[in-house]
Amino acid sequence: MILKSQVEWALHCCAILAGLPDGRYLSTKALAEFHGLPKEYLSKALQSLSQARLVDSTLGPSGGYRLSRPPAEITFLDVVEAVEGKERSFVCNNIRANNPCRPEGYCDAGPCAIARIMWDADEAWRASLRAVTLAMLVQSLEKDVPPALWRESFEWVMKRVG
Amino acid sequence: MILKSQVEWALHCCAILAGLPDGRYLSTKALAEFHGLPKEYLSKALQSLSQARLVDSTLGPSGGYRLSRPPAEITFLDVVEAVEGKERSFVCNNIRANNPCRPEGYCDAGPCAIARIMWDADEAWRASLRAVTLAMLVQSLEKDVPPALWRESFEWVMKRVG
DNA sequence: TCCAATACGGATATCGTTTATCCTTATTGG
DNA sequence: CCAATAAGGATAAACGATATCCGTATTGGA
Ligand code: SF4
Ligand code: SF4
Repeated sequence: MILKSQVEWALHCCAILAGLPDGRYLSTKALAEFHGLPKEYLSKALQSLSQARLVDSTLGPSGGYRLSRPPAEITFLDVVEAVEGKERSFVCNNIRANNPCRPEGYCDAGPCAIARIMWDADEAWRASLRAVTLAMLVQSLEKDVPPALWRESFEWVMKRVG
Repeated sequence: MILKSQVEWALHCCAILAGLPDGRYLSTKALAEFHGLPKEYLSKALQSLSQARLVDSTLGPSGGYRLSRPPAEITFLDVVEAVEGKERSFVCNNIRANNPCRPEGYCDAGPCAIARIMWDADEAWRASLRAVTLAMLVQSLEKDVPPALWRESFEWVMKRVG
């Protein structure tokens, strides 16, 4: 049970987009180059963010992506679910329906204890991700990253914004 | 990011084993038949439980599996990790190492904020699973399952224990 | 007006994991 | 000694993740 690498890519891209000046766009090409990722495939992750309405996009030269809301209003869960899907990690295959002792039509009775417990854990995971916003991420990153690198990265990006 | 169906299988099997009289064994064949699962493949899941020391096994006719500890001392997390592995769901591919602005050797500086946040969520998931024991599962199931089916299933199993 | 750069989406190929089956070996109760 | 079992290796099918390619529509700038 491993998250796709697109999750990491999307989070990194959102961190960059969260640092952009208001209203500016950054292209897939710049994001791919900055992270050393295959442009065409990263594009799929960004399209997922776009379909989830987390980012706006424009076409044409100087086109690209920007966050559709303030970073404080986008959570990790929003991003993760955009690329990974909203399905729960535990899927119930209803194997109790194969119980040789069961009466006919018994298994219509809703999810059992096993499913409920697994889904509770899934919800705990989601709650944890829901509690962190992109604004908080940028704050943390700014503390981690050496000031010189932080500044140079910002300038690198600013040379390429639309 | 979907858990393997072996997780569900293993949990169901543990629920059965938790209801066995002290010291009795139940075979893969019986467990597979009860749940309508392919015997050979279910066997792999049970072997995982065995390697994780959650169950004991014996060979020969009337051989099979039993819990190696009281149900109150085996958690959902034990079972899930036995078949799914202990690796965290978010793997960091260190893409910040590709940052064109980074100084040489920068990325040795440990996990960044993104990884920490994702790993915190993973730990919240594990903590939730760690809080539920097989004893609690059996209690819940006994409430859910109609008494007649519960009794018949128990008798079905008892006809096959070693 | 035209061109180049871009987002978007469909088609396809590659790769690894999950799922599943088969077979051999060692062990053990009857 | 025999039959039933756990254990584990080898292998294949099915599926999803990864990755690339191309065609279309849109748009800013020359
Ligand atoms: S509902 Fe519960 S008992 Fe039924 S198949 Fe799903 S996990 Fe198993
Ligand atoms: S440590 Fe953080 S910044 Fe570096 S690659 Fe992993 S997730 Fe990305």
